[in-house]
Amino acid sequence: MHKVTIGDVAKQAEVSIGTVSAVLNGKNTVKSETRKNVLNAMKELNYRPHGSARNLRNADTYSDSIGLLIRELDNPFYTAIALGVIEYARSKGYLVSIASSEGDHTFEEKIIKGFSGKDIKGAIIAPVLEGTAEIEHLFTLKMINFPFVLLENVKGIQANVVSIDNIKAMKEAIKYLMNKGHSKIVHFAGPAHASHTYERIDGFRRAFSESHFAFNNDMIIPTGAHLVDGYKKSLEYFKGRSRKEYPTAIVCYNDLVALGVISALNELQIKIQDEISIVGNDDIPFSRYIPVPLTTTRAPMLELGRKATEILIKNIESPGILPIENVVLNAEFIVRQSTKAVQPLYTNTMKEKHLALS
Amino acid sequence: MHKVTIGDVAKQAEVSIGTVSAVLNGKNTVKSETRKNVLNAMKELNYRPHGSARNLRNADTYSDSIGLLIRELDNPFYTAIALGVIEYARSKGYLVSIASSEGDHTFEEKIIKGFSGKDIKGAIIAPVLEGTAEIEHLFTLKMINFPFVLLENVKGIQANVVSIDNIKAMKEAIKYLMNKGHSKIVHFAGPAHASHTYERIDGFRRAFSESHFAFNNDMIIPTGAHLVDGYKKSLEYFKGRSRKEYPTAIVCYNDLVALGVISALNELQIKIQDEISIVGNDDIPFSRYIPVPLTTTRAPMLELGRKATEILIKNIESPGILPIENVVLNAEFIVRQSTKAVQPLYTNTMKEKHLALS
DNA sequence: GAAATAAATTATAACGTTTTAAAATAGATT
DNA sequence: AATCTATTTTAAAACGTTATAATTTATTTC
Repeated sequence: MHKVTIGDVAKQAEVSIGTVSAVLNGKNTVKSETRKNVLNAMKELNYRPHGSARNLRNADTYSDSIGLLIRELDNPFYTAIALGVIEYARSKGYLVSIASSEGDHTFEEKIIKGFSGKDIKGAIIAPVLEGTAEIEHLFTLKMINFPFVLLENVKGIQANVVSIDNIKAMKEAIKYLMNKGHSKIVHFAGPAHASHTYERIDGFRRAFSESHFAFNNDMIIPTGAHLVDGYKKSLEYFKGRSRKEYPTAIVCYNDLVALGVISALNELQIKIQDEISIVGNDDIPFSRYIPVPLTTTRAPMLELGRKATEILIKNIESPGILPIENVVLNAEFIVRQSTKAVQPLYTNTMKEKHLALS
Repeated sequence: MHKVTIGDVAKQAEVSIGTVSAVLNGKNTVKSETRKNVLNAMKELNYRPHGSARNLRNADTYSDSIGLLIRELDNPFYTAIALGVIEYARSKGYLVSIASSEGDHTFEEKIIKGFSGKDIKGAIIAPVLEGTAEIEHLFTLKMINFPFVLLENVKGIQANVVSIDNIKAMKEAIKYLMNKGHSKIVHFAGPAHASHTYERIDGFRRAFSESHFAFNNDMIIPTGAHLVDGYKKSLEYFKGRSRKEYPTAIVCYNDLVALGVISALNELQIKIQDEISIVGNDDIPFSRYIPVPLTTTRAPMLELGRKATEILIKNIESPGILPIENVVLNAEFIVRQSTKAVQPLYTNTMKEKHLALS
């Protein structure tokens, strides 16, 4: 059962290949009767033109496309980046083709290989980190001079990277909490396959090592990247603890997890803000619209998408190979209502004094 | 400045085209010294293989892909559908290439045209409705027997459609509210470019015409599809009204809008449930995790994505043209805490009696 | 150091399409 | 009915690649 080609249609309709092609391309040089015959033949044979063959012949018929490979489709962090990519790409006349690896390394590899076969001019990639990162497919891209930009650093490969300074952002968040009197802080950490996870843990540690509080491994609680992860982990975490053992603040991997934690705390009747402060990361759109708006770290996601696209398109359109760029964007700490200073039990009077003075 | 081809590389490296191709494909038949020369030549010329040409030559090297065209990337409704598509496609060995029209008809057209040039085997499309729908591009797809499945009905075209019975779902929601004593119900309606908008309005109307309450155009309040839309429209809506004029229930276009409404009501200190009942549509993951979990209509989004993909792949793999399918999935009404029966002022005693009887 | 074998390279056909210039057909004009 | 013009159709080249079979070059074996 071989693929039906334009030649088969021509034979069936008893015309030449050229005529079929003319019909296919809506040329007005073909007699309406022949057109009808050709159209019929196409239907009968269920003929589907070979996209690559067309594309090979007339290169500049379609808009150019770039690829965007993200890790999770149902994470507003990535869709916001995608929006930035689409916006900028569009302004330069490019379409965007999005794929999601859903955290699966093998799948990621297939997708990246696929880019080459699809007339995609370059790609923006949020890579999945797999143990001792097998990054062979990225090397393949380099060999064929396929332009790409990574959304996080990958050890062992020299490439364009646009990323967020997660360490700094996390440090700032923790220090803010410490200044508000928090010391019993825990971190509901992200998934193993993302570099953000390690960077945020790192920031957490560093904030402690630069303070007079001691860091301790129990403060890091592996959780995940999704709402349910935060929700489930919270139920589990608080089940085994008495109120005295509660942390005064939970800093979450991202806003999604924070939202899940908040939901669980509501259920457990633990008061956000008064009993426990919650901090997120990313500042997804939801976070400011919940009843106790979330204190979080705003990752400039649109900007990240735009910048990555800018670099990518510059590389696509350059005749020569450009020097590698490494752009680090800063997050902004946004204080909303989910955090509050710790009330030291013994200082009701002190506090009043303090207020009187200020 | 012509495109550099494998021939240019061959010339530069002083070898034959075949050798360059061998290097490109990682064949082990080439001496390591020649390989090095070829690699150098590729770098110097910034040679990038022509994807379509490769693809034309060896058709089955890469995984097949299907396209998914959605309307809004930052809407969990669509990303949930996408997840269903990805899951099913993957199980059949297909990759998914997602694009978003962001509600722009011209953009949509470009994307669809792009599918043909990208060796994409078929597509699932949530079309943008534009006035008197110019659906020429869909006809073009039909001409070339390009398999596709629509996610909503489009007037004037015969095609595979997998959709949700929005009218029925909406009717059920309104009737539920009426049974709970609500009659002052308003609908915060969706954007002009989506058929869901009209279907849901229709369901709203029908529920009224089948009841003893009178429908009235003021009940339909054009709002949008996003969180901010619901938020802003609520502020505006309630600003001009006294408490007596408040509706007893707001039924929203989707959960996103409902979440925005809830946020605004919180701000305005209007009590969800006690003062005003809120109903969403879609049941996105967030909706059950908010402090007053949302009563909504659960659209089977994963199922929708899976089913559409199943039909699509069947069509892609069929040698002949298959009969058109039209699948309508039912939504499920989910009662959570954002709705409550209206307490008739004059019936405190009646109610007690009633309770006593039951 | 010639013959036999192994390794590396090359020339060429093919993939399915569009475009061009040339050929065939139809229609008009005398 | 022959010529001229306008309309349709066609044959063949090209797009950039890979695979195959044939050729050249290098290495081994006696």
